[in-house]
Amino acid sequence: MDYQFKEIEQKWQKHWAQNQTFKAEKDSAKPKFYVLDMFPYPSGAGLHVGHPLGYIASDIFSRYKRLKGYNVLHPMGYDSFGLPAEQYAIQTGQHPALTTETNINTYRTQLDKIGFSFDWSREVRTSDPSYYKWTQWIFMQLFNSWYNLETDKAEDITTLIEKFNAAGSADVRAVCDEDVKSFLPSDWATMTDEQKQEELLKYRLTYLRESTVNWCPALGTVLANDEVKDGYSERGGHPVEQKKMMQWSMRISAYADRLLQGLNTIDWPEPVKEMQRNWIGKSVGASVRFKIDDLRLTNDKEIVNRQSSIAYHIEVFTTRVDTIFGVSYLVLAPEHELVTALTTPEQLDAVNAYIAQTKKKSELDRMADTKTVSGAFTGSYVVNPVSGERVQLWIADYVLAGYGTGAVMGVPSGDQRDWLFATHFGLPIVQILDAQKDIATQADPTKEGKYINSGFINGMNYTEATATLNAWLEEKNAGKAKVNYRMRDAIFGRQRYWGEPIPVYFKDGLPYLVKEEELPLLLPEIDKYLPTETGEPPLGRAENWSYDDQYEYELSTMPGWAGSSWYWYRYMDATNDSDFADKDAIEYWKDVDLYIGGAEHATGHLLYSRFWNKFLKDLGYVKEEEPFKKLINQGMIQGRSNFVYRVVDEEGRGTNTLVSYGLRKDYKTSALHVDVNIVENEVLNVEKFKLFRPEFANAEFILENGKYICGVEVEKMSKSKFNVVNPDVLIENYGADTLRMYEMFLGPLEQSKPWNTNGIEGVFKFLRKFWRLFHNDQWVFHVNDSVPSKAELKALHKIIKKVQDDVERFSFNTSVSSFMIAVNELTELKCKNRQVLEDLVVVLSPYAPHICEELWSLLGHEGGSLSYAEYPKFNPAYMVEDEFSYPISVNGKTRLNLNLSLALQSKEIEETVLANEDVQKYLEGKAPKKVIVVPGRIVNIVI
RNA sequence: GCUCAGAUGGUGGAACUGGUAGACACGCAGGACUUAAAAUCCUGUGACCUUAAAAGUCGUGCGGGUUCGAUUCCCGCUCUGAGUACCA
Repeated sequence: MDYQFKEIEQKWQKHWAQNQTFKAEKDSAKPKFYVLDMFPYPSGAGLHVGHPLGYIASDIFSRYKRLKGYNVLHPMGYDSFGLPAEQYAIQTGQHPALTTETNINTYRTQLDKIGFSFDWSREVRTSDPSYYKWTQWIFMQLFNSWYNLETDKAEDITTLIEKFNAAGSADVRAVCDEDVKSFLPSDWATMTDEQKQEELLKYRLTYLRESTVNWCPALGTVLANDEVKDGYSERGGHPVEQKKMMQWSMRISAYADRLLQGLNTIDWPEPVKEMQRNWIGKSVGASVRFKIDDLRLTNDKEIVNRQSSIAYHIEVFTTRVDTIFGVSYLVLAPEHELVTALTTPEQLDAVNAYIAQTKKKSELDRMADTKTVSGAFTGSYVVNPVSGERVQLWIADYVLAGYGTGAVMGVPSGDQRDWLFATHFGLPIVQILDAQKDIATQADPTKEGKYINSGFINGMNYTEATATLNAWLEEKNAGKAKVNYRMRDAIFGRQRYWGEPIPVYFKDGLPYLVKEEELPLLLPEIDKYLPTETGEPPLGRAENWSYDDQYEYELSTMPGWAGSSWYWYRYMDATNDSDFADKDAIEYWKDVDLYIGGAEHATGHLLYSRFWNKFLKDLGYVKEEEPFKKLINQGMIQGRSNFVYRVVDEEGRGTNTLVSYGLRKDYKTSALHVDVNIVENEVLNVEKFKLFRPEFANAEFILENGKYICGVEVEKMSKSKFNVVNPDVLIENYGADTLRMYEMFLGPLEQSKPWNTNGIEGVFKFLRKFWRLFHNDQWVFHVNDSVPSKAELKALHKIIKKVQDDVERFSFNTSVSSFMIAVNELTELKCKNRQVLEDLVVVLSPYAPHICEELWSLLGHEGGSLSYAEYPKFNPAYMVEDEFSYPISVNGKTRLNLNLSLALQSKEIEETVLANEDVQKYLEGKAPKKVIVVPGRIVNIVI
């Protein structure tokens, strides 16, 4: 029988499903291995060929590890809360749960056809109440926790209350809001419950606070920083503006340093680690307080009221405290709260005009326009704490209200931006290091040399000066060494319907958790999915949406990343009803050994997951500090569009003539997208094209060499560009095994590349050759029990070693090539040997599981599945050759090859080579200066 | 601007610690089998020069360097892609 891939694949997919072949159990006898894919959002469009790339790689790895004797956990599920289903619901009124269900079924059908070895008994869906019950539960744990800097971990809020009872706020060192109160134990005791709750909220790891958020009016919701790209929403590309709102936030900043340090312990691609480092944005420096001079000019009452304990000062953050003697001005962000109070009457008009101008500029313009120097003098002065010098206080939009303290010191000699500002506004430029050069023309940020014009640090170097200043400032209560992070707390609420309800209700304006036994707090049914007329989130439409029939529930839902920040633990024990996962299961599976997914999640999902993991570890629920030991980013598969060229007339109207790619220069043409599925090797199938675009049914085709050649361009894969390649179609034509191997053959897993179906025939041909290897001329299955020849064993063991090495370093494309070589060699040798072919089947099975299972069963292994076989051992004995053909180079140029015994030592090789007649000819009678012999590699003679 | 990744035939790509560059596949050209098609098989295929054949020269983005020997290591540059951006 010829290679009947359809029957074979259906047969074995059914077999695996019925026998639950890939169901993983806790099994302490075997070492565990956890292979995880980033689970998909089930979109309506279904899978295209780019989606399964990572899944195929992880599946090959999983099957390989099973053969190697590991107990492999390889699950799959769906990140099924999300915006598209809700948008669809708004348009059509269809409940997102229905859309999601339909899409999941499509995904499942498509995934099943590829023959993955997923353990579907552990499937999770983030929108399923039995799942989001535990997402809500984790939210509650976060609400009930605070971050204790003494122990450097999260603790239950009760330990904080104990501290308040015992000693008040005095010796509490916590990551908390800036406006926490100082109080004595006696004060705490006399507070009302409401006052206590209000105060505790400032410490909780998830908290409610008024903050500036990214508001997207088109989507009617707030977005996290990582969901905004260049001032537009990542999903949909709608403009985003800044807005103050009461919002749920997660105190991820508490974990900033641990998230940074943890990166050094995990095997992740360097670019992803780098992105996370930049996102966290740690800068080590100092905060310094500049006293406001001459308060008569200001409305000092206002200052006192707003900044009770630090009035009369402006605090700046700097990474170069050593340059402080070079400060010639101070700048506030235009939004800084002290600006109004510190503006003198004379400067009021200028400052107001500047603020108005800043407001008019959109966030985008402000980011794009980095060249123009602008600012306004407030009329006030501040005093440099180290020199006592009086310097001007300005406002400028290059200072961001959201970073540091919203105020910076200007050191023109050391910072180019400050230099430009000072030059533009005629402020002094003071040299502070003797090594600074050319400061009349530009700033010199060097840290070399000794300080000059710098008071008590004159003559010191950078390290000494920094230490001295930090100590001095601290002693004088004018500042201190400080570490600043760019990363902000993560906004946690979304004004959407299709997400996890936040398990909170409000009493007297303060949030309280529902009881744990009341989880899950089910998403209520509503009639429409739009915000209410009064601008409340969709949940405002729900009837009786209140706790105890009197306290209103929170109306926003959780963001998309909530459900995906812990899902790998749910797979460990997916159906548990009393815990998010059983303690023993977590103890056994521990963490993810290999995680495969796209790099686009670098600062979103992958950071939030690490955060929640560390939090769960602090509370003792999980074992490992980091969730994903090794990460591989599969490359993006781009679309590859084909074009036909329509001749246009003088007025630019399209004619009924299409010209082939190579001849289009002779005409005036316009390019039209053409469905890539009717183009093969850039040759258009004209008949199919006429069906695809009936308006060209009678068109004239100008051909070259009898063919219509299409143009090519790389674009995003999308329906409108007719460049979507559906895996189902390829499976229909070539089978899943061919698709799997071709996706791997296309190139290195981690490299982005356009999809191109052109080479798939080669892989299909290979599988047919492989199939034929087991058959005679009449297509009858035929193997024999002869003694394998040395050549056969060599071909086999070469591929055993190669595939093993390749899989371990995730180089799947090179092993596909090696399989082709091995099969060609064995075909040439007319190998029908059972022993050799059996091992070959096992080695190939992770890549092409269906055909291998079929052959395995034809080889007489009834009932069992290949998955429980052992990976064949590589035996170097078969690889050893008696002779090696040494390339002989003279002065680096290869001249000839000589067969020499591998047993020879370097010295003997040298003697034999030099004695050779042909070699002598190339030496032209000269004596060799030097002979380099690398045994088993090369001989190079230098003359 | 900064950070990271990359650049190899007509195409996708290979070359693992510096050791015969272009494996493997696609495409193309020619041939065998066939009434024909499909399928299969064989031969050739980096460029240049030359030939009956052989041999030779150049060649891994560009310019240098280290080395007996560099796609691989070092320095400088160009281009492409990704991320990030007045971050003090």
